[in-house]
Amino acid sequence: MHPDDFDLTDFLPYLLNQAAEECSLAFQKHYKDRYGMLRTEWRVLFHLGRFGTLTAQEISARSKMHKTKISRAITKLEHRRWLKRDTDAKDRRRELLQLTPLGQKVYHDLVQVAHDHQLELLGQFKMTDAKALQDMLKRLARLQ
Amino acid sequence: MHPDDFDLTDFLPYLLNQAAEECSLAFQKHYKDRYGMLRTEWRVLFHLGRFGTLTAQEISARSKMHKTKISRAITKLEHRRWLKRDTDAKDRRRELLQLTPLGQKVYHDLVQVAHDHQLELLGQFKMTDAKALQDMLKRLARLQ
DNA sequence: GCTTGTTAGTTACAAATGCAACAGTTAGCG
DNA sequence: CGCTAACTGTTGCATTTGTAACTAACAAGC
Repeated sequence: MHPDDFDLTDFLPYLLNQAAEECSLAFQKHYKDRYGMLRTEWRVLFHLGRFGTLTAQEISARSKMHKTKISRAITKLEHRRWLKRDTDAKDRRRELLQLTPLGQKVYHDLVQVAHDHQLELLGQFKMTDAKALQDMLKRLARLQ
Repeated sequence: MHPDDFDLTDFLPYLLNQAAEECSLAFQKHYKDRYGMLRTEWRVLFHLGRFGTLTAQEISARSKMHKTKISRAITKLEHRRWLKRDTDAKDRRRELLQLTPLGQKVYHDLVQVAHDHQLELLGQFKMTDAKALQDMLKRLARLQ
């Protein structure tokens, strides 16, 4: 292949990064400005809000984020009293994490924002196209 | 909206990040292991390889990367003698950047890898779906 | 020509990240 | 039981990043 035939702006990893960056930005404003959170932190919050009690390891497996990032996010969320941890009695290495009522409040608030943001992003496409996009992204992310 | 109805794994910013991460990883191995480059560096390399002579500012506008990242990437690429810079005679603030023959060699090598990687990623979809995916991503990234 | 404001690019510092080493716990197996 | 290997989560350190301040060069208006 002749290199002039290669269009950088069609290159999927590049395109995905650009789109991800663009789409994350507007939403980032909400959790950053309103709650001073980092991306890692809202992701942990969202996992716990959506799936209930999880260990750090399980969050890592689901989100594919590195365990050190998760460990630090958990510490921060704990200091804000948005989650609490209990050592698993059956396996004292594991820590069972779950949101406090306060953490759930924040979660509910941000879910609402996320939902609205999602509608806006996907609103520019036909319903079937939007669904197809999500499916393809899931396959690319090896989530299904 | 009830928060239980919100599925994190359908949330576009999250999904895009996951897919971007997954798709970038395999390609990253090539420029990282073979050339010890960072993501920012191959992006600058790719822009110069694809579009010829550019200034840092133009690369920033095209890629939406922050100018400090670009400045540092340029310094690294320059030290490896993959690009050279010349002050624009008409505006001595601007620096005209272009790849050296050596830099072009690296670019051509990586373009080939990128192209193969792209085929593999999109091969799992029907041609028309792949095209639709790229179009939607471009719109989300506000590239068109 | 001078002042003021803007732009291109760099640098300093603080914050976030990745990697490797670590402690503590459990599991497997002789 | 006693030993080694594997696993969960944390920490230290080097690297990367983001923000803001900075220098140098140009542009516009007077």
